[in-house]
Amino acid sequence: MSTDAHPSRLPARPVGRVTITDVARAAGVSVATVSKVVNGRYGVATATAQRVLEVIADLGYETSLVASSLRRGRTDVVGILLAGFDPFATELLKGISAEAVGKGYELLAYSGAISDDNAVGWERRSLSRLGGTLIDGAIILTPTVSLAGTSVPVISVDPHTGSGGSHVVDSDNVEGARAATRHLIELGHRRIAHIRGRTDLESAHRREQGYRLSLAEAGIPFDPDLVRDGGYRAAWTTEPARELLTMPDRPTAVFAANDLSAFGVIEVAHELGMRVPHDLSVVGFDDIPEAASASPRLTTIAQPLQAMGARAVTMLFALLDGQEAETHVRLPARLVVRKSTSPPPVL
Amino acid sequence: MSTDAHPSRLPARPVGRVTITDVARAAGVSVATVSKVVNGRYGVATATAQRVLEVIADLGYETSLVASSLRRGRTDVVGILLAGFDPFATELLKGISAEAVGKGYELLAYSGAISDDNAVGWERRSLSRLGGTLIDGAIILTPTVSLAGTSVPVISVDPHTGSGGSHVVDSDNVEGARAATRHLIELGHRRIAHIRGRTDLESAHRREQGYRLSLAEAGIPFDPDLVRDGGYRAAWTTEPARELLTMPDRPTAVFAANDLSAFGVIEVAHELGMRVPHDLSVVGFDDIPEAASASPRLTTIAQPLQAMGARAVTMLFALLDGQEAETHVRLPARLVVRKSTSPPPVL
DNA sequence: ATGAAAGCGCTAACAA
DNA sequence: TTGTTAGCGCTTTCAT
Repeated sequence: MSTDAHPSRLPARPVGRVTITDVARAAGVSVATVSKVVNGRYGVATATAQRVLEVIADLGYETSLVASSLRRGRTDVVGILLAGFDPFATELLKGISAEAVGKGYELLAYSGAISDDNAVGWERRSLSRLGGTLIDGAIILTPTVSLAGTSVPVISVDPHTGSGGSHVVDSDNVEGARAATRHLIELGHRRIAHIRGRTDLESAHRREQGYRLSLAEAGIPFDPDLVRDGGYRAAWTTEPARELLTMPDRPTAVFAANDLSAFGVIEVAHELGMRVPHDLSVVGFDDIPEAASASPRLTTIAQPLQAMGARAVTMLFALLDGQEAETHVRLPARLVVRKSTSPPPVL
Repeated sequence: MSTDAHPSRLPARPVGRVTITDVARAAGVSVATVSKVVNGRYGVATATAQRVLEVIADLGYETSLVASSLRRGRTDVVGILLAGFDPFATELLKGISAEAVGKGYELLAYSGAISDDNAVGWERRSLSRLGGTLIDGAIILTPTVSLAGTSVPVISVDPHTGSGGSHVVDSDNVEGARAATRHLIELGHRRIAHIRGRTDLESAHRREQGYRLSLAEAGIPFDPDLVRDGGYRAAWTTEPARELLTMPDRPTAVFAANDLSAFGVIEVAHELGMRVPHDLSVVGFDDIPEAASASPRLTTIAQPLQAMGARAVTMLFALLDGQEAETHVRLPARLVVRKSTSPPPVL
């Protein structure tokens, strides 16, 4: 009801959400008036505003993001669309979050239900479901399809399609892969295998390209038999790694397209009784936090994930602000030498 | 795209979100029919459904989460409410995400705009803004206020208030802190300082309690001068750490209430020309991924963050499913000895 | 200064 | 089998 006997205590609020109607009723005004007070519009008597504010505090009312976003254009919320909260995504999130703090936007990281039938195109779906209503703009992590003609500004981080019409942040995959392979070559390896990433991703191609480039530079002939698909996942790497490590004249080193598949390779190597790096050198890519604590600690290529996230928000905010933003930002990737690489065994 | 001067994009552009009305018009049916098709309701002629489906595919229509959630009760989306995407939160997210996959729910991690005036009570605000409309239930990370009487099921992870009426997942902070302090004592330290966590958080009290307990067990008198507030943040730790390390008869070891403040302590120690662990031993708490790669690698208490996240979702799904769920799940924390602790220097 | 009413995109009764 | 209608909670004209 409108009067509570114990104003200092939490009042008996209506069951469920407190709506603007509840507030209006309790304050004895119309919902329009409450809305004006909440949004600081002019045309409300000070006394009325005062009373409404009290009721709001009393009832613990907060305007519903959903309802207001449906009515308003803006929400001051930016979405980060991702396929799941994996180490790659969470590192990016850290950078995004740190950069976004205090800029007046709220962050909403959204992971649609991933199942087999929406495994591809999740980003379009998520964007359609949220864009234009819930979020003012979006940062999409590793989109696999083109994002042309979206209803809100979009920044793609490490996208499959080159630029795909949207603004892009990525790191220099070719150079990174080249550095990784060169490191192995400089250690003395000649038979260097490569576990590919998801072949539908641009980054996977670029990493393979860097691998080949480095081989060519060292005059090592490319052997297609030493290249397998690992899909950027530890589990999918198991089989190809086993094939690679049990073949005659097996490779002495593996450049895996990302850290997760590098872990997969190391696991298989251990299963087969090999020691890393003594019997097999392994280089990853990404430098997720787990890479530093793995056993052995993983030599890998560090993508500046947090910096990439930070750049992405900066660009998005600029866009939302009606300003220009760079179309493509490419940050350098660098080799981090740890304990999973060493000179090849003397066979 | 030439008129950026006008921020108002009110006019209905032909290019923008595709709504159910667009689909209905294009298919020559009513919006109700489209809705039925989209939601697989009975009572639509096969031919009509076919045509509508085609138009939907053509236009790339997806139902708006916002609009449908406003109308429907359920959204099949669970919210993870957090103050920011810090290492603690992202580890939990990994566990949550891994456990939630394939369960038919979508995940929405929400970080409200953090500013000074809403620094406290953000969780209530976020919950009010999203609950009852956008999300079916919520997992709240480190809530600092009581969450009684919410409109949706809530699981609190590592909350300030004991149980606060809601379901809780946390780790054994007392035992963890006790193990940390005991480790230092066993190494031979006697003057062991403690950097407190945020004193408004339950976990901070429990960690101090474990510290005192361990001291008492070893017969070491408690010295209030050796306890300072660090607020769980590296920056806030700088001053108290400096005081501690420059005092006469300085401590030879510090048990910091979390890894972030342990880093703060180490930084100050380095500034003062001390080597860790040679001149000063430091133990943290949490075992965020950064702890393993820090220099020196940090001895700390590992909270099973991912497992905690996984348990939280499991409990929430049970609740949403109308089942019972444990009221309080407490997971064990364990000591991880790395390189930031050693016997005290011989003074 | 205030409130009535329209409508954002959608779903669910109910009619036709 | 279809369309009409009435809201979900909110903001925003436009009257009063």
